[in-house]
Amino acid sequence: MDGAILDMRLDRAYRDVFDPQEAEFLARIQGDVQVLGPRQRLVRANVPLKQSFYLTRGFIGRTRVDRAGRRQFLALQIPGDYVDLPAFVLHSLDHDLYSISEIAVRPVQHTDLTALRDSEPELFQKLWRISMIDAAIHRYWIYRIGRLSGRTRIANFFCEMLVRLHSRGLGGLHAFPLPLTQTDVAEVCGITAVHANRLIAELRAEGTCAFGNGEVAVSDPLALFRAGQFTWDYLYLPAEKDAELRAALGLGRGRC
Amino acid sequence: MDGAILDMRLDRAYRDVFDPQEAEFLARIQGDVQVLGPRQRLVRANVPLKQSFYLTRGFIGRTRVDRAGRRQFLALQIPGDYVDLPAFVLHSLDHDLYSISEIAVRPVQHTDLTALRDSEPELFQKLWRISMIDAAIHRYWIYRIGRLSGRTRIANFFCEMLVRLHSRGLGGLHAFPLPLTQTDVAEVCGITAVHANRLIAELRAEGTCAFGNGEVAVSDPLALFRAGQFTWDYLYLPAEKDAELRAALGLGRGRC
DNA sequence: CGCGGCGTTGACTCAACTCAATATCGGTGG
DNA sequence: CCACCGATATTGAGTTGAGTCAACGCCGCG
Repeated sequence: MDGAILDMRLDRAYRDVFDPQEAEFLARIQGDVQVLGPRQRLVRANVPLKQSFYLTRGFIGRTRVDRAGRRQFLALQIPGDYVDLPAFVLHSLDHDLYSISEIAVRPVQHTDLTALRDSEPELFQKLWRISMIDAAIHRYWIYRIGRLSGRTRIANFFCEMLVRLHSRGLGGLHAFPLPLTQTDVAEVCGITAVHANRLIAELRAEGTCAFGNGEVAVSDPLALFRAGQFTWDYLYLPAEKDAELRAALGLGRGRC
Repeated sequence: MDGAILDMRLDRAYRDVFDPQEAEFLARIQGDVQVLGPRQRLVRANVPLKQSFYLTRGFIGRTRVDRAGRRQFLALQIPGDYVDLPAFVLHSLDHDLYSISEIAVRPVQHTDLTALRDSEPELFQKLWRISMIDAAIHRYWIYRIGRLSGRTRIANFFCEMLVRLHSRGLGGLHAFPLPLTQTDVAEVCGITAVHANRLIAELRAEGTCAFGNGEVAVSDPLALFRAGQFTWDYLYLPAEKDAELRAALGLGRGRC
């Protein structure tokens, strides 16, 4: 059953990026689905890798730990992400990958990617592009943590998840899944868990959004975007997705 | 004269990444050197781009500005960096590029990169790799800003610059060029300029490092690394460069 | 000479951290 | 069925790192 759902997702997620033939090509080099429980290490730093993954279900986090053992999330991957394309060109990673919820992944052998490089250069370049969008998200996280206040950071992060999930058809504008703990959110936003708890309570009290039970509820998405000072230019959504989102939010041509 | 120096740098910087033939290939598609004064915008966000740049001299910063006009540096590019490979696959950028010091760049037409994709797939993949090392640096910046204290952040940032410049032969272990103002450092580290000033003064007072006049002086590099809780695993130095650095620092096989 | 950019310092405020206790809840074993 | 546990969420009180506002010094440059 899993397989069927997941392939649908593949199609939907990238319909605008890959043409059907390319999607077929990619699906063919993906191995069988592997399921992993929550909070498991998927990839360990500094270990040579021979495969990358396509994430079909669940969330994966990239993390780095400081000397005192405090953890920072470096990125969050959602279903439909090609996790770990970096590993293909870098050979090993400098950080760990952990499942957050239960996940399902499909491995992609690096040798197959190399073959694809030579036979389908254009498709190969599209994979590069995907990895560069991840890099753009990294840069935005730097901005978020470096310049926004705690409250704004959290709201902003929720906005990113809303848009990314929505653009894959994995969440609505008024509610979307986010299987993280408050501690995880804190480690994404670079604040302490206690402080995150208070800020999340604030956001809930003022009706901006409610986070709990692995889900975010948003009564007024636009208000959330305002609270988070959010714009999604850095996500490089395909034009149609962008227009669709703007329309759904009741936005015109102007900036958010 | 510029030309001669710059080509030498090209050779030195990537001797271990590109073989002579590849370096020749890359040099051939680079256009003539263009010089730009300090504090100029090189690339503006959201404008379609037809070329990327190879940076031969000076520093370039990627920046994003918040609603209140406060700026955050997202990345810093040093001589020998291929700036803006992201632009090749993303077509336009979500942030601005500014020269910091006076810079010299050599443009690379995207059409030439596309041609290279089809004729030299292996070399093409190496360019991808370079862009993924930049992404690894992004991730480390997230960690730095998210988890380290102000003081540690600044020391850590100096460490990164030391290692990156040293590995290109552009700086020593006890002194290296860093043509930034204190305000720039603050905007890299996600703190205010006033606070950065105090922390830099602290680091100077305790003899960890002295920053001024576009240069960082370091009496004891290892002490600086300790103060910054720095490791350079994320820079993916070629094995020889890594060994060379460890030897110069008097480190054995173990971790920093 | 005066201006502007940069660095420095002081005094005050506040956001965020720390430490600690308590609450909630699903699961588990007796 | 209930006691207990671990993980997560919540709250309080006190501390501190970092921000804010403002003034001043330095210096290169027109």
